[in-house]
Formats: sequence, structure tokens, C-alpha cells
Amino acid sequence: MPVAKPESSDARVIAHVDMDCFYVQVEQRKQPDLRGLPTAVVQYNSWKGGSLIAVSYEARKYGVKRSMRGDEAKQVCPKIQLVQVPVARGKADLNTYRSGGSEVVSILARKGRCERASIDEVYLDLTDAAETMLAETPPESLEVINEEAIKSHVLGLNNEDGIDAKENVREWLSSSDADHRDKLLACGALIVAELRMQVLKETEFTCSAGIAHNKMLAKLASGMNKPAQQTVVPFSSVKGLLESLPIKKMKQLGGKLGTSLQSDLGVNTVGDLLQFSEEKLQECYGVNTGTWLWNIARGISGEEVQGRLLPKSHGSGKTFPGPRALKTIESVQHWLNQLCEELSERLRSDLDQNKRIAHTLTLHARAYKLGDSDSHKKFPSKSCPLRYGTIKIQEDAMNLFQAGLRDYMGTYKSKTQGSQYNGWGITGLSVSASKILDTPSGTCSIMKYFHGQCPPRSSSEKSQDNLIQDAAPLSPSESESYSGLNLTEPQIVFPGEEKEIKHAIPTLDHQEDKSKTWKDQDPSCLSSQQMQNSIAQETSPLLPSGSESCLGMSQSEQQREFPTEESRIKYAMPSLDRGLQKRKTSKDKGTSSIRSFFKTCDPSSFRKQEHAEAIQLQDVQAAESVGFQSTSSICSEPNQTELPKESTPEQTGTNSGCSTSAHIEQQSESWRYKVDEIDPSVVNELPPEIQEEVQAWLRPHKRPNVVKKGSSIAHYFLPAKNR
DNA sequence: ACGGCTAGAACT
DNA sequence: TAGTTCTAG
Repeated sequence: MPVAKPESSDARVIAHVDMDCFYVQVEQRKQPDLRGLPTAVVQYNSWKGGSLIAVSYEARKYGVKRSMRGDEAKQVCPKIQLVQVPVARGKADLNTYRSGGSEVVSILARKGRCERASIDEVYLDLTDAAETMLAETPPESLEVINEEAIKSHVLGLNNEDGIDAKENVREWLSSSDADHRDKLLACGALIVAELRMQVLKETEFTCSAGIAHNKMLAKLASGMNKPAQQTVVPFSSVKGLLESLPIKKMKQLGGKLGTSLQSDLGVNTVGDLLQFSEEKLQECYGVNTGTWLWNIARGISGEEVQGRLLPKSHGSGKTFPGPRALKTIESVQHWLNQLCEELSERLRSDLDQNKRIAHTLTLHARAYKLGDSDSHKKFPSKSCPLRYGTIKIQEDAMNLFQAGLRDYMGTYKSKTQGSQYNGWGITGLSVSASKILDTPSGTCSIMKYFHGQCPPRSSSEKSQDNLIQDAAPLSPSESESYSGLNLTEPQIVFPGEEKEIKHAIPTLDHQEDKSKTWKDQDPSCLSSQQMQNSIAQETSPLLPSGSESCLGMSQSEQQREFPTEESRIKYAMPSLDRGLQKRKTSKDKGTSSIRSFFKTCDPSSFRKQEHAEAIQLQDVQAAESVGFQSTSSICSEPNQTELPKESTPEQTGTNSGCSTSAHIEQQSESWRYKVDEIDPSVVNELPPEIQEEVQAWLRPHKRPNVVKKGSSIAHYFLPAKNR
């Protein structure tokens, strides 16, 4: 039964691995003299000694905390070693930490599905590995048990801190008459201990881990014994653990939702939640969050480990606090250029190393306006299609900024005069790139199934500096004449072995709604690639004209209104679509196999009619391309032993990173079956290589959050300042 | 008008 | 989709 996942019984083995004060460790590896000393990583030395972003455990003993200033840290711990975070382009540069994180991920991904949860945390689904171990070399059969595993903390084992703790753990790990679930966890603990030793050996980094039946508990456990230790949560100790656990300790409940639970429902521990019915919690917090709360009170969390080794977005930002706020367009331009340079560089290496392309550029800013009582009005975020090339990103970001500034100024009904200081200041700027998709699209399993095996990638690979041909930017005013004609688009050229092969990367997100005219949007948000339908050869680095004219118009009136005080903030918890343990209904229609559908189906019926041919062409090109070395590895093994620079089966095997399945999701109405009507069991009939992908796609979706607004106490989530 | 920077997710 | 908001480390 490879497909049908047990959703009720939590027989899964999930681990959460957390690097110990990671930035400090990275610096200590660079400077081994610092090992063992109280150390902190600090950024921006200039003001009050800079602010701490990581603190070693030696320093924590002295009471040094993250969020202290360097000077404060010196006071409580005069011996503390403060290491500066690297600076590039006048801002903190976290690249060394990012690549350190990648080193770790590449090791941790060896034994099971791995999800990069942050720069220094991962989740692992070790269920299969644990089951295999239990079947082949169960702990009780081992002569010696890994010492690192014996040092595990096992919650609920009596005498955990006593003299015989180790003996107890050894017994627990290798007990042959234990609960099956515990045996699986024991195997998980052995595997994690092994992995942690490998991480230490290969990277010199220590980490802590939690091993449990689901993500929530694993995460909880990994923080319980640090540094360099691991904690197991046997099924039988879940109840006792949660009973007295302060509600705010739970992930997602550390903020306003947790506060609301405390002050509105009097819930102080997770156990206190048990007295509330699911309905009651739904009334208070909406269906999804209500159900989620009901479940976590019982230690239930069905969230899947996602199988994603790479980040889903990249960003670069900087704050300009108080007096350093930016007061001129020129200074904004300057900093935006720095941020965009960094972003562009990172996008380029993501493309080089992972063959991924980002599709959306977003600009965020913070601003104040003097003389206004509510002087911290929101500066609106703006986004647009992302064009590769540093200069284009800089241009586009600047245009987004200008568009945002117009809105922002509009709310004050005042005018900017040129670039002069006008009572406003920018206190924060950031640019980010998101909607990152694997490329080419033909490498996903479903498409492979239709197109046959991908050819191996060419061995020698050119530098990709010239892969992405700069598209000639059209001025926004020119763009209008192209409205609706965005069929083919971002023209990205990849070199083949001998000749260059052109690819049009499908970005359905932008192709979807043809009924909407471009005029509905701020033209400055439209990049040239939206309008192009031919290969652009030339770059003209600066927007010729147009940008000024287009920025002036059309920002809608509704933006001018100040947010009303009674606006509500609603909550929903993450990943409920995958995680609902209690489900209200299930359909058992759709008995016909979808296999026959696949067999007889022309792949082009995946697409919307208008685009079918063009995109199909791209997919064929992609599949036939000799330009992509990663295609074979992408398509093969379920587990990944390489660095995340290579695209991984996990990414393509699940839905999110895979452009093909993204297409399918978006185009699902072109299927002849409704998703809800497909009997999940028919997936078993599919070829194994595409089962997982289809399965992911068929998973139950979250219910629309129909909060009963009247009875909701969501108003307690109003921003504090508005209360 | 100070914690900075980055990332993920959900909702509308 | 674009934009906002929350959360976390």
C-alpha cells in the first residue's frame, strides 16, 4: 500500500532537527579559537554595540539574550566574544549561514523526506527508514547501540535524570515487547542519532532533535534539551506532556492567538484546551483554526513533511531606523539598487544551481510621515512579474516603490515635489522574489509519464551568465498595446551543448485571466515579459520614458480610506488542508479509474484550450532538451543524497515545487473529473512514479473559513495600538 | 522613532 | 493576483 497514507493512527516517525545557535557555530567553525567561549553574532556594530542575532550557550549562562545590544551583552558577560555578521553592499550578508544550512540539509535528507523549515531547521519523515530498520535490524538485535542514541531523552521514562538514565534509555530503545509505535520511534531515535553524528563529522556543527509521531510534537521536543541532544516523545507520554504545557510554548501560539486564548478563554496550558468542544473553538476562531486547536490539544497534527530542500522565496532588506530614515528618492534609489543587486545575485545562483526561476518581484517598505497623528500608516507592498537581470530588477523595484509612494502619499492628500524631502521618511526597504518554480517544466513526473524518459543532461555546462537573455524592457506606456497578448513570455534562453535552445517558461499565473485588461493594473507593475511574444535581443537598461507618466494615474480611491478601527483580523492555522484529522465528510463517488483517463488523454487536455498548443510545445522542448543535467536525477530516486543545489525528487514528487502540477492545479477544471469525486484509492492504479504527485494533488483541501463573524472574538486580534 | 533580517503561511 | 497580516528564530 504505497499510497494510502495512514491518516488516523500516527504511526509516522517524524523528526525535527534544530541547529544550536547556528550563526555562532558558523562563526566558530571559521574561527576555531572561539569554540567554547561565550560568543555572540552581532550586526551593525555602530549603535550601542550592534544587535545580537545569535548567542552561544556559554554566553546564555550569563544571561546574554538575543535581542540584546552588544553593549548590554558586554555588561552581563564582559568576556563575551562578539563577532560581526558579514557585510556586503552596506547590509548584513547572511550567505555564509545559508550555505551552512544547505550543508546540513544535504546530510539530513539522506534518510527520508526532508523539509527545510528555516535556515537552520528541518523536518524529516523517517517512517519508511524506521519501518525498514524495525523489519531488518531491530534495536533489540543490535550488539551495541549508538552511544549518541543512548543519550536521548525519552519523555515519560521514569528516572529520566537519575543515575540509571542511560540504562533506562538503552532498555527503552531495545525493548522487544514495546508498543509497535514506540519501537518505531526507537528506530527513529537511532537514525536521528546517526544523522546528527554525520552532521557533526561532516560540518562540525551540533544540532538538537526531537523524535515523535508528528511535526508538532517533534518540534516541541527538539527544543526541550539543547544543545546537542535529542528528545523522544513516546505516544504514551503525549498527554502528560501537553497537559501542563503553557499554551504559548506551542508553535503558532506564541503570538496574538495564544494571548487571545489566555485572556478570552482562560486557557493557560494546552491541557486547558481539552474542555472546549471543536464547535466552540470554531465559533471563536473559525472552522480551520478551531479544528486545528481541537487537534493540537490532543497531540494530533497531520501536517506532512513537505519534501522541500530549498527556500520558497528570497529576500533582501534593510531598515533605516529613526534619524537614518531615507529622505530622498536618490537615497531610496541607492539602497534599492544595493538590495536588488543582492537579490539578483541570489536568484542567479538559484538558477545556476537549482534550475529554478522566480516569477514575482515584491517590494515592501516602511515609512513615516511627519505631522500626522497616525504617522506610521502602511506603505503598501507592490509586486510585479520578475524579470531577470540586475538592472531590470532594480528598475522594476524602483517603479514599484514609486507606485507605492504614490499610494502612500495619496493617503495624505499631499504631493511629492520631485525627489525633495517632503516630510516623509523611509524607515525600511525590502525586495523579495517568490513563486519560484523548477525549470524546465517537463521534468515532473506526470509530464515524464506522458513524454517518456527525459534525456540525460549534458555533461559540460556553460556558465549561465548569458542564459537569461535580457529582455528589452518596454515602457509601461507601450505595454498597453499588447494587452491580452501575453501568450508566450519570459524568454529565457538556455544553452544546449552546441546550440542554444530556446525555452519559453510557462507562467500560468500570469496567463490565467485574459479577461482582465492590463489597464486595470498599475502599468508600472507590468514588466516587459508580460507583453513580449518574441525573443528580445537587446537590453536598454533604463526605462526610456513612460514610467513617470504611468505612475501618476489611477490609484484607486478605496486606498485612500484609513483602515477602519473595527476591521478584523482572522486566523487560520497552517497546512490544515493536509492536516485535518477529523473530517466532516468524505465522498465515495468517482469509482471509475482515472487510469483510463490518463491512458487515453492527450496531455494537452491538461491545459486550457487557448494555451494548450503553445505550452505543449514547451514541454516537449523541455523534455527533449539536452540542456539540463538534472533531469535524470529529478526523475529518479525517492530519496536525495545530493546537495540541494540539485533539484530533488522531493521537490518534484510533491506538489509545490513542481510547475507541472501547479499547472494542473490551476487548470483543474479542464479535467473531466472533479477532484472531490475521485476515489482516492484509484491512485493505486497509477504507475508508481506518479502516484505521489497525484496523491498530493488529491489531498483534501481546507474548508473555506466561514467564520461566524458575529460571534467571533477575532476582534481581540486587532493590532495592539488600535485597542 | 529602534531589534534586524529573513522566511513561511493564510486570507481576502 | 496582489496585498496584508501574523508568526518565528
